Amino acid sequence: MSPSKVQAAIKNAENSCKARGANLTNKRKQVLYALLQSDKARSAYELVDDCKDNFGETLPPMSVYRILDFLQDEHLVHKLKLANKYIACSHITCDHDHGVVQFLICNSCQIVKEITINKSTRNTLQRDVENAGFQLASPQLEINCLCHSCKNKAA
Amino acid sequence: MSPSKVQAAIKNAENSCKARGANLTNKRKQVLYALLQSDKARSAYELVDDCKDNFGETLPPMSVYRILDFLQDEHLVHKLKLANKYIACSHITCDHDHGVVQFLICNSCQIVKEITINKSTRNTLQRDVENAGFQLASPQLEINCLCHSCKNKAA
DNA sequence: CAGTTAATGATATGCTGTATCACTAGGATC
DNA sequence: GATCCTAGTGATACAGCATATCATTAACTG
Repeated sequence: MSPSKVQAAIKNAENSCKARGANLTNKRKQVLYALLQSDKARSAYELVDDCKDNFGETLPPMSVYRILDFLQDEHLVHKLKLANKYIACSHITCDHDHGVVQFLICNSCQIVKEITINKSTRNTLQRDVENAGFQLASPQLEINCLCHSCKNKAA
Repeated sequence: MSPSKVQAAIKNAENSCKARGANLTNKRKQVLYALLQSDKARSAYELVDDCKDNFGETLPPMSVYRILDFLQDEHLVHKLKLANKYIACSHITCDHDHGVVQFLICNSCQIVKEITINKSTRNTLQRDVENAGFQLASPQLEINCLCHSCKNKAA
């Protein structure tokens, strides 16, 4: 993502936190920055390194986890449970509707791709889940996949 | 599952291993037994305890992981990546087709429910994934949910 | 300035999983 | 029967992700 877009996203995030009575502190901004600036999902410990590299800030891992919790509460960051990694929510850089975004996560190299799926497919699935007495934890599914290049390597 | 069904499933598993030139040893049977006999997904370390409780067998965790790898290779066991737990494959206790089974996993209490979803929903999803250059890692999706009782507790 | 809350630091520890090397048992071959 | 090989298992160490707990610092409020 371009630097100016990152800055704009952080500015937006700051405003939305303020509107909710939350405080996007410097260190929280640094973590968010690292996530926005990365094109891949990052682990908490990778974010520790990122903050060190980008800002000379040596955050203890515990703090990064707390910050990630905060950012998730503020709907700025999403945790990919299949990969144990974190990504900046796509909506914070862009206001228009992209449809129903789902995550494809490669089992082998853990690259993450976001795709949009048919709304009715998504709704049908949701209905099936609700009929079973469950509810979806997140509007986004994490789908366990093999990416194109890993598929070829395996063959 | 009833004890007789568990025994039958183990017998079937033994035969299918033999047919593939693999060896379902005693310890492998014990781990499989623990999984079949459990109504919930089990972690590797829980299986260590199960084997201790059921057979007085103190398996080192390393061995359980190896045994789980073996059982997965033999398609007897499935790993739920969202929960980091393992379950016996449902097909080994029952031959008839249950349709397209998907796993709903509660984020909070990690109970697992298997549901069948509409085949066309499933096919549409698969096509979307493949259009993105990925392929599904497993015919079963793991879907991150909140179960009914945890949903109520949260409220 | 005192008191309170929010934010962060420091330390220890737990759980899941892998890497590595050693040992054992059982079967094949001679 | 001695030797060799392999499959299975044991033992130990460690890596990565995450949480629990208590201490400390910063910021806000009266």
